[in-house]
Parts: sequence; structure tokens; C-alpha cells
Amino acid sequence: MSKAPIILVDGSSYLYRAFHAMPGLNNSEGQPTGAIYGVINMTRSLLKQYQPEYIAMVFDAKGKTFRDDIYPEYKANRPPMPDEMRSQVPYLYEIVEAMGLPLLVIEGVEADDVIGTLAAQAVDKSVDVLISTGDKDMAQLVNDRVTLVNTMDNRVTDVAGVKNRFGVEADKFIDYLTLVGDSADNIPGVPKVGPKTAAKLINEYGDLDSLINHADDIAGKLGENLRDSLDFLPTSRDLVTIRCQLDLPLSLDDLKIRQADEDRLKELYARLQFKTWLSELGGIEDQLTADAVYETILDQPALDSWLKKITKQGIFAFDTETTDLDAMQAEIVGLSFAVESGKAAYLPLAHDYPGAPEQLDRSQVLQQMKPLLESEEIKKVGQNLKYDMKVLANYDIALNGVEHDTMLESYVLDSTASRHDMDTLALKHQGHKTIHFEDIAGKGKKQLRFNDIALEQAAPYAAEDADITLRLHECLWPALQKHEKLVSIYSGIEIPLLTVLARIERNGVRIDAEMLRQQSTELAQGMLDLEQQAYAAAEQTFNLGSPAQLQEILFNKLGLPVIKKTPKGQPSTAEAVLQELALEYELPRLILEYRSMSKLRSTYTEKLPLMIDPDTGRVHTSYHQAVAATGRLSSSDPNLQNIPIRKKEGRRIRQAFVADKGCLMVSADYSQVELRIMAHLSGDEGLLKAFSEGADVHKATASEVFATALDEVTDDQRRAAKAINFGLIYGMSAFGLAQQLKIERGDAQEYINLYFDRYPGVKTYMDETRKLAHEQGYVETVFGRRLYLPEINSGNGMRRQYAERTAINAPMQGTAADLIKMAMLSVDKWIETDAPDVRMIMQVHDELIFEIPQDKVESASESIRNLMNNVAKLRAPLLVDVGVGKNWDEAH
DNA sequence: GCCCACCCGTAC
DNA sequence: GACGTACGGGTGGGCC
Repeated sequence: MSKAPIILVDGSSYLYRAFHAMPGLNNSEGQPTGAIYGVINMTRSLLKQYQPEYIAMVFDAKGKTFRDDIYPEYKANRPPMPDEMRSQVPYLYEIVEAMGLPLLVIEGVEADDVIGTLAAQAVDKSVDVLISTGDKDMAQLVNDRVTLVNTMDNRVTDVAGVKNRFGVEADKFIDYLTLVGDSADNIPGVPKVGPKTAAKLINEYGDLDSLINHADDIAGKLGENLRDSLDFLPTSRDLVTIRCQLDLPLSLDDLKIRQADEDRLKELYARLQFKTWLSELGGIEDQLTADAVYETILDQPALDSWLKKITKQGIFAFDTETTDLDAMQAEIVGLSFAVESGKAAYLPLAHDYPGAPEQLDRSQVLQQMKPLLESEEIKKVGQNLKYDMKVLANYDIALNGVEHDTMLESYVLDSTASRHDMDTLALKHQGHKTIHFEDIAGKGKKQLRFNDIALEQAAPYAAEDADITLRLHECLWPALQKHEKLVSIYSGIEIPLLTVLARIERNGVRIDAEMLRQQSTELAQGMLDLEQQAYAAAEQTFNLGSPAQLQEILFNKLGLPVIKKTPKGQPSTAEAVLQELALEYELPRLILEYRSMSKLRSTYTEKLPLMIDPDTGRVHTSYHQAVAATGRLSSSDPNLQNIPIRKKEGRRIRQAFVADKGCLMVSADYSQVELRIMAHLSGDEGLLKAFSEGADVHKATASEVFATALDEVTDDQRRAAKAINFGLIYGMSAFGLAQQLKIERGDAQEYINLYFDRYPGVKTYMDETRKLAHEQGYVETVFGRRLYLPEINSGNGMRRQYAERTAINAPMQGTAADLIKMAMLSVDKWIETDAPDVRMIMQVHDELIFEIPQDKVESASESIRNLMNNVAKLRAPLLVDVGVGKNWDEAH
């Protein structure tokens, strides 16, 4: 094995990436630590993987560099470093020093130039160099001895890799970069020349100089653009060229890794609360586990003493242990409490394995605790309290005083974090690895229920849950309090909503299982017929449900044209593709029909009857409050937010969602809510006017875009306008619109241009939103809910564009989510005080569904309409459509 | 038998 | 490649 290379780390590039990748992390004093954590984590993995003897951690210094002198606009569009990042830098430098790693921060030049120079020095001495960076511009330094590695994804780029990724030889990379320019650094290239064109030109002409010499030979707009750029190209080249001959006051020997200063590291890690790294050093045990005192409550005096403590404290963390993940079915096995960090107790109530010790009686204990649990004054902290609330409701206990939920704290702080479960949060914020349920219960078929688990294992697990919940709260709540608007989303919307959701879920919805079974039978028969016809058309039998087999038959055996490929490169058999093929061929048509039936049957008519709760005879979905990054709810088990509506075959399923005897279903939905929010956010006069006049907004749009009188707008024009309107909400491109409307891309662009001409406010809003997203790294809803976009400044164009589309969509989708959540709170309050026999039973993003006694339907509907209308005042009025019927289909 | 990626399709 | 947010079914391959 060859000798370990010298490693040169582009610290600044990782600093920015880590900062945006880990926004939520901070210590309990509120000092942000995500960027530190990210960079050090990355450094540690580098050290572990390559075991180098020499390394340099290179960062940009403050202040101007020689490039600013060459070109005053250099990096002019870069926002200043955010305070939350700046405050992390001194800690980061200290840790790097304490780790014994040479730290280089040199003024007047950039980290890139320092790295380039050191790399050149190493190559002179025939030493191999590994540059760790996330910045593609470094590819110009690659040669036989110099390799890049991106430690975020471990991707290595050597000489062949440069050619492979960028399409040019490494030694031509500067020429390539000059042509492309660098928008992040505000360095202009040749207009309209992107990576593909640049590589083509360089390869055709050999290098930039000979391309410049032949500039006159190049035809068309490209040649024109190139000739217009000739004056500036030398400056661009100068700017993008990394300096490799700086006179640095150090030599390679200065990069030798020194002995780490462990005491200083311990101090820093402790201060920043990097617990796992802290415990690695000097064999310190996980401090959290070591200090914790967990008690098991087995007798009345012990319980009394805890209840006294809780009452005195006025706030406590608690958790229920049960027999089932499904709260409707769950029985309580035990409760755990924590009143201060490290002090928690488990109260077992129903462990019934052979040899289980005698425990306090469940119903007696619950009776005793009922006043405390129902008290508004004694505040509760939990992790996903909706679950505990539903479980307690099974015992006729109405949990009150719900003050904090760590899952929701985490979600409101950063809705883009992939998970907000306790195990993940404990690791992220406390550096603590919790006991996982699977550790004590096992998994798969042999998984034990909690009542089967020995107290020796159950008690530490359960007590830890309460303890960790309290500690997480003590860490997350101060972080949240720094942002007034987030506190109002959290305390004003999410926390009270949890109770409303628990109520809706427990209400459930009645489903006519017999009707669905009938539909299932019909669908099965139809599928059998189609199957036979498909076999005939394909001249063989095959699995109609297998895209792989279908693709083989359609495109290989029958030789049909491939219209689109899947991201994996396989010919797609998606609906739009089959639609097009179905115009000419039999088999695709049959498959389409089969798929549609199969979907309805397997997802809905077969599954929904199985989900009916045997006790209530109703279906109880679960709404998830901390899943969708925009602030929407999601629904599962079953998902009631994607029940078919668009086609008549599908709508039959809604007919099986029925009201109880003597009741009717009432559906109230916000009409065009996201477009109204767009009108509000953009303040566009034309759009606002359309809404204030109560116009058919798609028709109004069509009339504007196609310059047609309102009453002469054709159906096709309205359809196109509707597609544009929706496309705008989703950040769609001309390409997407063209595909949607099956028109030429140029025509689609034309529509979009016309739209922006007619609604200039919308155009400005979109541009401003994109700009703001780039500057601050997040976007907000009208009510201040935040959505981070870590990839908004990504070097990867596709990821960046994806983030930009999210930036456009999130404020609208998120504001709609805020609005309906507020409506749910308002309606629930009204139900509680004025209309106890109205039941709210479902939410589908912009629609609320109720079950109401027949004689109250009329007045209740009007109340609901009013409450929903008045939940907030936007510049465009809100409009609520209300429908009534025996079933959901009729009500809509 | 369990797990996961992939493709597809349903909703707003 | 190209339109945002979700959930979930079936297939098929890997793994034990």
C-alpha cells in the first residue's frame, strides 16, 4: 500500500455546507453548533480513513483578497456570513488546534490559493496530495499526484474523474471554467455557454487560446456571444485561476500532525455538548447515563411521593408504555415521569410475564392520577403527546395542560429534518444513544409486547424516555424562543392542534364495507377480462402488474416507440406514456384500464374494510404533524388524503364513506386557496382584482393571457390557463408546461411570458422569493413558519433548481397549511362550546369534513363557513365551498 | 421471511 | 433533467 498522502482540507467549503446541512443543532445555552459539528465530523472521518501524517485545515480569512482588486464585483452577490455561522468559527478553530491539526487562515488570498500552492510544493517533492473539498473549481489542481475527495459523499475525482465529470482534460479545466463562469462568485463567462457547450468548444479547439483565435469562425448566436466576451475573458481566466506559486511563510513540515491536547478538547466538547466525542476521550462514560437516577415505583408511598413532586413542580415530562402502536387498540402497561434532568421514574402497572413482581393496580392508579392528568395548571411535556392523549382517552382520561411536545419543537425548528422521533433527537441534540424499543422487545414476528418485557429492562427504557424528553425540551425550547414567529406557530398552532387531531382520529369515519366488497368483486371480474385480452394482444401470458415485464413486451417484443425513460434509464411505462401509445396500440390501452382497476382494488376497496376498528365500527386514520416539510399534515393507516375523486370509477369509493344514521356528511373546502395566497403574497393587482370580483380565476387568467374577452374564452384556453396557474405554484418550467399541455416548448414559454406581462406582481414576487431564499437559506409562510433549503446554493445545478422550486412552492403550500390548521382550532373550539354534536372527522389539506345531525346541518354549515372564512384576513378574500350529502361523494 | 429500492398512481 | 407535498401497492433482488 502506498504511503498516505498529504491532505489539504478546504475548510471554508465544508463550513458553509455543514452550516446549511445542520441548522437545528445547538447547545443548551443556545450557541449554534451544527457547522462545527459538521466540519469536525468530516475531518474525523478523513483522519480515520486515510491516517495521514500531514494535513492542513485551510480557511478563508476575513477581508478583501487580490481578486477584489482585479475585479471589484468579485463575489458581490454573496451575502455576508450569517451571525449564527460567524459565532461558530472561533470554536471550530480552537478544536482544530486542539486536535493538533495545522490551521491555516491567511489574509489577502483565498483558501483555494493556499491549497493550490501547498499542492504544488508537494508535487515538487514527489509527494501525493489529497484535497478534501466540496468545490468543483478545485478540479483545476488535479494531476497525476493530486486527487480531490468530497468528504460529504466520499466521491473521489482524479484525472480520469475530471474528464468524466466535466468532459474536459484536467489541464484544460481553467479554460473550461473561464467559459462557463461562476455565478456563485459573480464571475461572468460567455453568455449561454454552460458545462456542455464549454466542454465541446474546448475539445474542438484544443484550448481557450486557440478558441479565442478562432472566435470569428464560430457561427450564430454562440459566436456572437463569444466575440462579445473576448474583452473580459482574460480577466475571468485570471479570477478563476487558483494561485499555485504564493510565497507562503511555511513549508510542508509545518503540516505535520501534532499530539492532540485532550484536556482542551474535552473542555470544548463538553462546552458544546458533543457528548459522543467527549465520551471517547479518556474513557468518560456517557455522562447522561452515568448521572441518571431512575426509580421503579412499585408501592403506594413511592407513587405518592412522586405525585407530590410533580404537583409541586407544576410541570413534568411523561410517557405511556402500552401494548400496541395503534393508540385505539393500546392498553396501558406503565407510565413514566421526569421532573428534572436525570431524575425519572417508571410506574409499571400491567406487566404480566411469568414471575413479574406485584404492581400497583392500573385502574386505581389511573383513578388517582386522573385529576393531575386532566389539570390545566399542571403542565405536561411529552414526545408525540397525541399518542399518549389517545391512549389515555381509552381510559376516559382527557389529557389537559399540554404545554410542550418535543417532536413538534423539533419540527417547527426545522421541518426538513428527516425524522423527529426521540431516538433521533437524543442522538442529534444530546449525543446520547437511547435504548431503542427493538433492543428490549426484539423485532419481527418474535417481537414482545411491552407487558411481556421484564421490569429490569422495561424500567430503564421507560424512565429514560421521560428523562430524555425533558432534556430535549430544555434544549429545544430555548432555541425556539429565539424566534418569535416560530414560537407563535408552535404554541399558537401546533401544540393546540395536537388535541384537535387526537379528537378527529378518535372520531373516525364510518365506512360501508359491504359496498366496498361489492366494488372489489366487480373490479376483480373486470381485471380478469382485461388480463385475457392483454395476453391475446401480447401473444403470451405475463404479470400485468410488473412494469419490468411490461416494458420487455412493449418495447422489445412488440417494438413500440420509447417515449420516456425512468430515472434509472429504463423505458417508462408510466400513465402519460401509455396514454400516448394507446392512441395507436391495443395493449397499452388494456394496461391502462387494468392498472386503474388494480389500483382501486388493491389500495382502496380491498384495504379499507380491513382497517375498520372492531370496537367502533369506524376507520381511524393517523394524522402526522411532523412529517411534511411545508407544514401540511399527512395521513396514514389508512391514508385518507388520497381517496380518488377525479374519475367516476374512483369516486364510487367516496360513496362508501358514509354518515351515521340521522347524520349527514358536510364538506367545507377553501376554494383556490393557494392561488389566493399567491395573490396575497405578490400583491399583484390584476390577480387580487380577479379574486375580489369573485371571478372564475382560471377564466380570468385565460382572458388576460390570450387577450380574449371573458365571455369568449374557450374551454381549451381556460384549461391552459389553469395549467399555468398550477404550474406557477409548483415552480414549473416551460418544459413542464409544454409537456402538460402537449404543446411546443416555445409556445409554453410564450404563455408564461404573457402571463408575467399581465401579472407583473407575480413575476416580481417569484424573483424576490428566489433571491431571499438564496440569501437567508430559508423561506417563510405568511405566518412565519420556516422551511430551510440547504441546497439552495448547491454547486449541483439540479439540486439547486429543485431547492428553488421548493422555495417558490413552500410559502404558498405552507400558508395554506397554516390557514386550515387555524381553521381547525377555531372550529374545534366552536364545537366544544356551541355545537357538541358536530363531529369533525377528516382533513384533506384544504378541506374539512364533518358528520352532523340532520336537523343541525344547515346552521352548523353556515357557522363553519364563517369560522373558516374569518380565520385570517388576506389581501385576497378567502372563499369556502360547503357541500352536504349522505356520503362523501355527495358532499363534495 | 424480511427489507429495501424502484416504479407507478392516488390526493391536494 | 424538466411540477411542489405526501402514502402506499406490487415487483423483484439481496440477504439470512
